[in-house]
Amino acid sequence: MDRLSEVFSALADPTRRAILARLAEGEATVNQIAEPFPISLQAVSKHLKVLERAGLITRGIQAQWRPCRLDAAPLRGVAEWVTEYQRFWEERYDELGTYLTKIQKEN
Amino acid sequence: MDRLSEVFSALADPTRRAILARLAEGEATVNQIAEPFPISLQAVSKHLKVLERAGLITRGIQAQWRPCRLDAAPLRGVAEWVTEYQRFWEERYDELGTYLTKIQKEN
DNA sequence: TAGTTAATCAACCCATAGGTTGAATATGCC
DNA sequence: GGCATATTCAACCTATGGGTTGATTAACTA
Repeated sequence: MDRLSEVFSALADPTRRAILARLAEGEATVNQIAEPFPISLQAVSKHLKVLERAGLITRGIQAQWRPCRLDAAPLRGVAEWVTEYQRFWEERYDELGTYLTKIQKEN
Repeated sequence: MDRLSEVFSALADPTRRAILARLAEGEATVNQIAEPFPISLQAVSKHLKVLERAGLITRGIQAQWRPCRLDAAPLRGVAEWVTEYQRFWEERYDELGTYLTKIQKEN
C-alpha cells in the first residue's frame, strides 16, 4: 500500500486519532495510552502497530516499557494533499461573496 | 461511523483519490470516470457510492447519466484536523533551525 | 416495439480490520 | 531464583472492503 493510503487508513479510526491526540500531549507507554479506552490492551497494541507502520508514531525501549512518541511528519503529506483541494471549498465562499456583493449593488 | 472517520476512510484508497482528482477537472459520468481504471464499472460504481456517503461527491440525474461533481466541503474538516498537528511537524524544523544556528555560532 | 446504452443491484469470493482470550517473553524487584 | 509488571504473540471470530460476474432497471433511438 502506498504511504498516503496507509496514513489515511490509519487516521480513519477514532481510537487511533484519540491515541494521536493523547501523544500530542507527550510521550506515553502502552498501558498509559490504553487506560482510557474500553478495549483490551492487546487491541490498543494493534492500533499502535498500525500507527507505527504509517510512520505516525515511533517507539522507544526503556526496560519493559515501550514509550510511544508522536511523529507528525506523515501528516505533512496529508496537509499537502488536502491543500490541492482547498480552492474547491473556498470557491463556494467566493461564489457566496460574489453573490452577496452583486445583490448588494442591485438593491 | 463518525463523519471524519468516513472521510478519512474514503480517502484511504488510491482509486478514490484518483476519482476525486478527475472530478477536480470537472463533472463526469460514471462511464467517463471508470474509463481509465483497470477495474469493472461496478467496482467504480461502488467507489462512487463510498465517496457519496462521505459527502465528497454529489450526483445529478440527466437522462440515463448520473453526472458526478466534486464536493470538497468535507475536506475542510480534514484540513482543520490536520492543522491541529501542524506545529508538530514544523517544530522539527524549528529544532533543526535552532541546532543549525547553534553549531554555526560554535564554529 | 425492439434494441442499445448507462448505471445499479445482487450474489458471491477472498483478504483484511478490529476485536477477543490465553500464552509467551522480557525486565525489574525481593 | 521466583514473582509481579509491561508488552507482544498467536489463534480465533465476525464484519467489512474491494473485487468479480450476471441480472435488472431506466432512458434514449431506430
